[in-house]
Parts: sequence; structure tokens; C-alpha cells
Amino acid sequence: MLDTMEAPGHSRQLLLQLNNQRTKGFLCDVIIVVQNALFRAHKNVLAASSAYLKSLVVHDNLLNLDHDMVSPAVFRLVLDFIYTGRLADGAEAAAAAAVAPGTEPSLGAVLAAASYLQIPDLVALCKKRLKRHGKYCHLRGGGGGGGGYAPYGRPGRGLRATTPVIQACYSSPAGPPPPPSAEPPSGPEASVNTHCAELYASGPGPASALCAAERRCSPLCGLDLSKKSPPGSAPPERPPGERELPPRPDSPPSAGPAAYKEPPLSLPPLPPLPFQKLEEAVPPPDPFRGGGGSPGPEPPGRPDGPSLLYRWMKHEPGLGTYGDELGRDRSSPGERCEERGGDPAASPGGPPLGLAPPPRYPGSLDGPGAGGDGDDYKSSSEETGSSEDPSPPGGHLEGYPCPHLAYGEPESFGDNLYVCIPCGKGFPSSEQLNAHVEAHVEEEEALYGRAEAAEVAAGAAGLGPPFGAGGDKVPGAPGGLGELLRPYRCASCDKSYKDPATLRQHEKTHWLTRPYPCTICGKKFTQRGTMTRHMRSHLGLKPFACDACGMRFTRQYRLTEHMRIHSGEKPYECQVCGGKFAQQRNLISHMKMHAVGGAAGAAGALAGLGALPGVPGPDGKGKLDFPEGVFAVARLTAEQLSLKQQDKAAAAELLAQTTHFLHDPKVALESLYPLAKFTAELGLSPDKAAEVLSQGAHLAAGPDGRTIDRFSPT
DNA sequence: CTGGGGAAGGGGCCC
DNA sequence: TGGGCCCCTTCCCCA
Repeated sequence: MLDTMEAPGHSRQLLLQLNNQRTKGFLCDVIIVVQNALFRAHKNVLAASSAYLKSLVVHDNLLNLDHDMVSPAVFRLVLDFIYTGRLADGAEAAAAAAVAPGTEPSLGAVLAAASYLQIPDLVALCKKRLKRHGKYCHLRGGGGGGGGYAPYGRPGRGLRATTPVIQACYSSPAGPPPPPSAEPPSGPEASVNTHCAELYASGPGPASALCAAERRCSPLCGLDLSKKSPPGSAPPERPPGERELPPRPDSPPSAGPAAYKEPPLSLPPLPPLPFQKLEEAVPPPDPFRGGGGSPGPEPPGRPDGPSLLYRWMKHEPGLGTYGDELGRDRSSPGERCEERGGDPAASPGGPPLGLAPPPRYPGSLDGPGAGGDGDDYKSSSEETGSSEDPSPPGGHLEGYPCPHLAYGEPESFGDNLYVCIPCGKGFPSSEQLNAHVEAHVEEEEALYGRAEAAEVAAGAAGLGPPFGAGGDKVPGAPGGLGELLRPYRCASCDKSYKDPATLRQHEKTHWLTRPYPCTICGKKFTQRGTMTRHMRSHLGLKPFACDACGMRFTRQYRLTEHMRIHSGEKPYECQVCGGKFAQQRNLISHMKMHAVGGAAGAAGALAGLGALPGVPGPDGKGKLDFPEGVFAVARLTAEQLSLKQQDKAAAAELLAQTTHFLHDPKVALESLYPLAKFTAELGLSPDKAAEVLSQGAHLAAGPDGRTIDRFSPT
């Protein structure tokens, strides 16, 4: 009979590993939004620790906590407790939160949060500590104007009040996490590196909760990265029709689940914070308020107004702030981010107090989306090694964009808490930062001209962008059918569009400066929507869930595509070999295999098929009569066209080749319609098909274009 | 080892 | 502003 054996320290070791993984974002499957901060964690761990969080994580991957009950700084401590079983004392809390001493969250705030989140162990620990101290407000500068049971560790809200962009946060200014040892973690190092999975979102609340002013002023703010699962695409764990989370019986109506009205993925705007009121009532000696007599900043997350925020955001992020490797784009090496000009650590405005500048880890977002899941997480023995050094380089999972590596170490700015995101310099007051940002703007204007300003002006005035493109719009200009359908022509590339807005949008693709940079990796985009979508990949927001398998996607279209796997539908058929595909892109890829040398291949095929009746068909299995050969030519031509849709010249050439072999004008004209029809079947727009038809008809029947009407596709 | 297919991620861009 | 589609690319699996 075997005795029950117990490995000593197993549970603690397990917790250490979990915490280690959390610091890297490894296998994190939930994001917790607390005001302007994002935390990543593991559902299982949260569910095992907090009844409240348990009720949330079973439904969603993105939780939105009531920031009136839990501040980011407090939740940081709570999360640390969950993963370590330890509650940092005041000094540790300050160190862990990278805040100035005396500004750590009050124990009362932690207790309130623990109660709110239903973490009995933490509640008991807080009470015990409070009793031991014999008071509730023993912590320096405690929350709520002196500690007590203020539900909110307000001082913590000063944290990074001027970091409106998503930014990594470290618990400690330096040093890797402690290696697992036989001793329980103690001292400040115990909480080292426990917060690197925390990101700060722009604005005072979740990404979607930016104030209207910020939305107005910043092309990067007000991003609503949220999406909702389409009807019928809810996560599988959520029963159909169930939208509301189960109410939490003991929570007040104004807080907790009752305040939770929207699925977390939607990141509903948060109500105004009572911060101002608190300040008015008890003006605290807030070290976050910067230099002496300055009027002080807005509440945390609300930096000096929209204009300042805009100036930060509109500036190209100095990617070195987040890691020099950021923004690297495999497919677009030319868009790699430029090195940051200066090192904040070396700058005069850098961290005072002799704090060592955080090392710049060569992180990279090359891997799957930072917040990705599924394939984004690749198993690695590294991750399980207890002695692994999470310090980069080389210490994180390949392909996994560890947030703290990717975004760089947290800045320890000491008193210089107003941080310029582009260059990383810290300033003691918002005014000084403002002046500094002005310099950035001037530099930027000098460097890039006024393209962006022109864009803003053009957008406001309804004018075209620079380069005079807007001046060439000639609605209804004389010409063929294409011009009638798309009268707004781009002066730079000859493309034409139906409406001026689309043309204006297109013309941005010719600009030298892309107006919408990603605040995380710095990659720039021509369209805000593209950038927003890109940001979702960073945050791992996948709102579209498959009912069948639970897999989630960032885009509706992907889900639609994915659902064909379950339905077995393969609507895309190769006209050459009959192969069927669920994804159109795979058909296109497949067709490239058939296409031998593009136009040359088409010409060869034309020569073999269209010119001679009775030659073997495309599949090589049968003989085609002449009309069939014509259609085969049309098909092949259309297929070729589908591969090179943008290349109108190539399309015209292919059509010319097609019609060249159709000596009989009647046959040629008859072949044009199926050609255009098939072109449309391949997914081209009716306009495109009409354009193809127009071009072909001109080639086949002369330049007058009179045949177009007869053969217009329906 | 290689090539092809399946599936998916991400960017571009038009509507 | 978001949806939808196209395109390129990557990863994995399998023959």
C-alpha cells in the first residue's frame, strides 16, 4: 500500500510558474481592463481566486472592472496577491507600482477591492494587517485622501497620468524576476516583474472610453477596438441569447456586475470619475502633480487636454521607447521603425534619483499578435523551465511577443512623471512636457512638411490632400463606361472612384507620410480603420467566435471563412482542374500553380485552346469545339485577370490576346459576355467586370464601344 | 526534402 | 467608420 506522498513546495512552485508565465503573457487568456490599464492573466487562476472574476471569465476574454471600486494600482496588488499569495507592504507596493514612495494604494483600498472581487484570503490578510497596525490609514498618502476604506486607491491613479498610449508597466525598475528558490519570495524582488503583462491603454478609461475631445483631436485616440460577435456567433460557452452576466448578489447596484452592462469586449465607456471631487475635497500632497505651483494635470489618464494628447499621439512614436525592434514588419522592411533619436535615460529629463534606466530588450512583434491566442502561443520547453531567465534577449518564447519585451521596460521616471511617449523623456510638470511636445511638433513639421496638417485641413474643408490630386477630379468627364461609373480619377495612378471620399481615401496611399501610426509598434497606416484593426491584433481582441469550435477571430470575414470548414462548403472551384476550396485565397494560390508565367501562360493557353477547334480542353480530358474553346479562353483569361486585378494594362493585354484569336467578330463578341460574367463570378465587382467587358469590347469590336450595352453583365 | 493543400494572420483598399 | 474583399504570407500537415 502506497503512502500518499506530497512533493514539498509543489503548490508554491506551481504558483511561481504561473506568475512567471503571467509576466510574459504566456498562455494568458484574459485581459482585464481597469480604467486606463490592461492586465493579462489566466482565467483559471482568476477563477480559482475570486468568485467574482470567476463569474466573468467564464463568459468573456476581456473583463472590464469598475474603476471606482478597483484602481489600476490596487488591482495590480490584487493580481500580485492572486499569483503570489503575498500582499506587498507599502514600500513594496510603491516599488511594484513604480510609483513614488508614499503614493502606493492604501490598504483600505486593497481591502475594498478584495471585498469587491470576492477574494476572501486577501480580505482576511488586509484586515489582519490593518489590525496589526491598529489603524486603517497607516500608509503614506493612502488612497481616498488619507486611507481609510476609500474604495479607490486614488493615488494609484496618478500612475502614468501622462501615458496615454499603451505602455508596458513594470513592477521594478530593474532586474529579472527572482529565480525560483527554496525560500518563499520576500522583499521587493518578490513582486519584481509581476506586472509586465499590464498595458496602459490610452485615455482615462478603456480604449473605447476616450473623451470626445480626444476623439476629435487625436487620430489615434478614441479607438474602439472592440467588436461584438455577430448574431449567432457568440462564444460557445455563452448560451445563445445570454448576454447579461449573472448578477452578483452582494454588490451594490452602482458597482460590480450590476454596473456591467456590456459584454466586456465592447469596452463600454466608463462613467466620469469622481476624481475631481476628491481633489476638491481633500487636496492631497500629490507627488504626481508635478512641479510646485503648477496647476496640476488632469486626472490620471486625462493628460493636459486633447491638444497635448493629440500632439503626443500624432507624433510618430519613437519606437525606441518601446524597443528598437518594434514595428518591424516582415513584409514591409521599408516600414521598419526608425531608431529613436535619443535615449531617455541619457536625456536631461530622464529618470532622476539615480534610477538606472531600464534595459532595452530587443523585443519584437514579429510574431503573431501580441495578444494573440491559439497559434500565437507556441509551446516551449523554455517556458516550463523553472530556472529560466525571463530577461531578454533570448529569454522569451520565440514567436511569442512577450509584452514586456515588446514594449520595453517600464520607465522609472521618478518625479518626472509626465512622459513624452515619442522620445521617452520625463518631465516634472505637464507644462514642461507641453513645451517639449511643441518641439516635437516643430521637428515633425520640418521633417515631413505639413502633409498631416494638410490632411487634417483637407478633411475639415472637404478638400483633397496634397500633391494636387484633389484638383483633378472631374465628375462626369467624357470617356468610356468606366469613367461614367467612376468619375473621380486619381491624378497619381489613374485609378478612378465613384465618389470623392473614396478618391481622397485612395490618394492617401500615395502620400509619403502615413497618417495613422500604431501606438504600440509604430507601424503606420493610411486608414484609421486598418490601424484600429491592427491594434486589435496587438491586444488579442477576437470578438468573432465560432459557434462550432469556439475559435475566435479578429474579423467577421474570417469567421465566415472559417465556418466553411464546419459546413464543408467549398464554393471556390478551380475551372482548370475542378479542385474546390473553402477559401478564395487558396483558390487563387492554387490558380497560380496552374498559371505558368502569367500572361505568357495565358497566351500559350490561348494558342492551344482558342485558335483551334477540337483541341484538348483545359483539363486535358476532352476535346472542345470552337465555341467551347472560346469560352475556355474566356475563363482562362478571366482567371488570369483575377490574379492581377490591379494591373489594368495586363488585363487589357490578356484581352487583346484573347480577342486576337477570335477572328470572327461575332464569336469574339459572344465570348466577351461569358468572359465578363465569369470575371464577375470570380469575385470581381460588377464595375470591374464591366470594365473588363468594356476593354474587351473595344479591342474586339473597335473603339466606338457600342457593343457594350449588348453585353453588359447583369 | 519538397511541393501542394488547408487554415489562418495581417495589411491594403474600396464601398 | 466599419464591413467586406483581395492579396500576401506563414504555418502546419501530408503525400
